[in-house]
Amino acid sequence: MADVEVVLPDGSERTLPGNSTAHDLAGAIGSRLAKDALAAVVDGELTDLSSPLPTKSTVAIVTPASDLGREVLRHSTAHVLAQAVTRLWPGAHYAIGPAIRDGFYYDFALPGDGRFSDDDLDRIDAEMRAIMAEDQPFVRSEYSIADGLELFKDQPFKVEIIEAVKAGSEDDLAEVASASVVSAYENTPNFRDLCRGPHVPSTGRLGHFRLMRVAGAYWRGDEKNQQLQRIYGTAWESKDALAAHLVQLEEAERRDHRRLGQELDLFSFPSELGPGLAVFHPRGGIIRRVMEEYSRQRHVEGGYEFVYSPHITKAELFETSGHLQWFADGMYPPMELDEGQRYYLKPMNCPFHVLIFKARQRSYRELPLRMFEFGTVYRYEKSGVVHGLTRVRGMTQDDAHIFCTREQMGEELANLLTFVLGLLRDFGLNDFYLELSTRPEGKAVGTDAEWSEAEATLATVATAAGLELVRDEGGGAFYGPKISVQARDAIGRTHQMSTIQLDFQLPQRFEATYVAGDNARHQPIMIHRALFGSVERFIAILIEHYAGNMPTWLSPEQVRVLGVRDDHDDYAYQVAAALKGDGVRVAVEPANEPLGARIRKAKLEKIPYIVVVGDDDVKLGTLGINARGSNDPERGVQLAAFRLRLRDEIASHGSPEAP
RNA sequence: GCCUGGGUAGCUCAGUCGGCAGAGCAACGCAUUCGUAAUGCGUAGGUCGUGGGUUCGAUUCCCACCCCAGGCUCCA
Repeated sequence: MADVEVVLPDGSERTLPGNSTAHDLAGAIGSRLAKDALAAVVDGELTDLSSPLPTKSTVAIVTPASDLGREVLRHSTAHVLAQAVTRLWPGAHYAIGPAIRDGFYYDFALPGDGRFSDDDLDRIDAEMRAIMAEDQPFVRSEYSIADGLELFKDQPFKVEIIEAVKAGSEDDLAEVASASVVSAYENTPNFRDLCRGPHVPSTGRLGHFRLMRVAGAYWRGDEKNQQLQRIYGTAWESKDALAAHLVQLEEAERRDHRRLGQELDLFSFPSELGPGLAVFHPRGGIIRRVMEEYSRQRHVEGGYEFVYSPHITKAELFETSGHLQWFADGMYPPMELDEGQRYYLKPMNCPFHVLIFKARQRSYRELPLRMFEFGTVYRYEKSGVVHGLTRVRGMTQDDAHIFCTREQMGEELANLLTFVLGLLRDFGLNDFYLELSTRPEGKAVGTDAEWSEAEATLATVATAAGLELVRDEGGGAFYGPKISVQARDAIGRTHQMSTIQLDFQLPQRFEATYVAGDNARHQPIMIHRALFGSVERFIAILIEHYAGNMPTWLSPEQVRVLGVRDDHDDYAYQVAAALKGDGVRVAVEPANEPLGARIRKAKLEKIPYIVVVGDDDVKLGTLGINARGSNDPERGVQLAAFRLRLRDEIASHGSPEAP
């Protein structure tokens, strides 16, 4: 048998006896690596450790504490989950169970249309740990299509996958070795699963996992199909990594805008109003007002004109725009008035802006014409999808529509992107990438040529911006492609922020035209764009980004002044009056409670600056400053110096925490 | 819309295997006057999500609905 030669990731080469496996290779490199190894990447293909190596190959050993390693162990943990469920529910059908970000899931159909309850998770968890204690090997076998069908004849979902592969489905190839070879992994004589692999060598290599929750999920992600019972879990390479992940989940929960909105008295969702309909309390109202005022100012500077439109309109408008045709399900049902005239709450602002464009004849000299509106729209979101301020049924978009010529389009888009990123940075978001969403199959209107041109223009502008660009094939709106700006927040989550959409359709549908230099009528290009997306959602993202510690310019209350004793209260009010004269949002809490208690209260309210004044300060005209995020109060600060500091910090959109 | 879990005081939650509803915090009152994350005492606060049903009696059991959370699907 010929020797096998391998090249390792560091470029070094090794020779092993014929028929050596990746596991043998790991052993040859070091006993520690052999013990850690979970799988291997052979010539770019992820494979089992036990698979024989070809005579010449490039091999990387996959260890647990790597992205690939975690993916393998999560996938294997999903198999153990399926085995545990089939042990506890004989006759259960198992569908698919992939690794996902941070964990895995598996979908089941239980006998008698049974359902998992939360309590079942504990039983399943215990069964999984028993399977891991048994240290069952994952043994790979390959079969013909026919044998595969026979092998899985009691598992209808597996049969369906094999049949689909046989029929040429590309999507299902992930589940098997190839279009003609069915691969399966056997753990015990009683459990095998259709799977491309690879898997960890044996179940004993797993164990740092936790089952998280039960959910319903449609077979193949289609709501017309049977709904399966899905179990989600998380799995990691070590006890510490699992613990760290659970801590991170707690951190995310601590930042949850719904919780902070309650704690900081910013907004609420009175059940009297209905799902997805928020009210902003005075404190949340300040954040919102300051945001909106700043946005308006920037839009004035950016050459936008301000328009206003009503919340309700006759059906005709949305028939013309095409929204009723495509999104009637997502609109509030109409009210009938005036002998059958149907009126709708508006789900979009764009048609109104087109009508403003059309209100008189337009000249090319007016273009680009940029119309801005904080437009409140209503969308009848399905009951299961509303979520805090991020997915609501009534929301206000910072919406604008730019009408320009085809020639102006490129430059306008480029400027727009600069404008968007600048505004987002002003709110403290700094880490961006762009996503280009292209033509949605089967849903799009317009010609291929128009779509290609629009997509190409957007791609050029996006590339020129110098940010990472990912393509979202088929993710565009029905009337045009879009660029969306994705922002990463303080704990690394990404949020879709601004969207910029090109639209050749609406001007056509509404027959909007301008007169050009050639004295002929031309159709303008329309650019839809919202920078915050919705004001509500943007506030939610900022709250979570800052964990409620809003930068000073956005804080509902910027300074709280506390006298040490009640005979310092007069001075406290004087200090507050001086700050208020500077436009600072300041309050005094009189000394009815011990100082420590009042400090604590202000800290919990995440107020940027707590000013404490006592005997020394009254005598010398100074302040004690306890800044948010600091455990080290400053004493004897001059009032004038503090006023300057506040002025600068507010103007620069800074925070007390910033260095 | 579908699956799972939930809704008890302003908030966070305990409790009732069907028999007068509980705590902490917050609120209010009185006292306390204090230099950087909880001063003390007292008072008040509830149709136990809503509506039906079973029962001598329902917050508890049953049914329907509303709302919330986590998923699925959807997101102009």
